[in-house]
Amino acid sequence: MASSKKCPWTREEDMRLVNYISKHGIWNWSQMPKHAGLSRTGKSCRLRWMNYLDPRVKRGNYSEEEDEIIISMRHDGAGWSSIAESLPGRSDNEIKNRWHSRLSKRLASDMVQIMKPYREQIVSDLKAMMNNDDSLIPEASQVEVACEDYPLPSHILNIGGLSSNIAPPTCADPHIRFWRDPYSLENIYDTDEYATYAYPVFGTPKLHDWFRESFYPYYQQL
DNA sequence: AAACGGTCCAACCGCAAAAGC
DNA sequence: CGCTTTTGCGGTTGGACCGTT
Repeated sequence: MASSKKCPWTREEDMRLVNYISKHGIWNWSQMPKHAGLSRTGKSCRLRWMNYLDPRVKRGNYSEEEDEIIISMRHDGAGWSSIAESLPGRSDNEIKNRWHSRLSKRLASDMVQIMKPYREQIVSDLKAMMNNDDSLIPEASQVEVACEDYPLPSHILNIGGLSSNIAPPTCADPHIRFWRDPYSLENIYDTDEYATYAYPVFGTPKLHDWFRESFYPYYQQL
């Protein structure tokens, strides 16, 4: 059991845990598996209970309303657990999965359509921002190596006077996370379906905030 | 029918905060 | 206090499943 491989819970293990908790309640996760006759860690038991076995857990499809709550709270910076508090029956893990598997993609594709009319304005705003504030330009170390996954048209790399030898980060770069964020600039595709012309400023908090503020009102109007 | 690739969910891990001693 | 243990959170990933080639 203690291998690094994933080890799905069996029906028997589930029954042992459910029976134990219904008899004795939850008193100490780390001690419980021993008393319940389970070769699992307390953490594993807790996770299994919270995400699956607890009878309050709601299974099945998400409603539009639930999705909207997730999107809205996520925008406001809420953590998974606090979103879960607003959605009775949904666990933080489940909400996180929902976000990554569906909502972030849906939001991204919505955004492509929504932002298209504002493209010229965004580019000019970006240029103005970058000319006025050097801090928006990332450290060279953040953008060392080109990323084949995100080829960019050459003109993108020249925005705001940036040198054309500034290249996208590798996929291993932690800042790549920025690309997965549906509020990020990656979703403003140009006509070639390549990623954003604003690429060189990826990951800078100030720009990120600015973009969230700029985009979200348009999304709300849908 | 088999191979392949993408998607999604369950379960893992590391880390930090909270609680207990 | 300070150390240890427990709990909770968020990021990540293994693998089942499904559609496509």
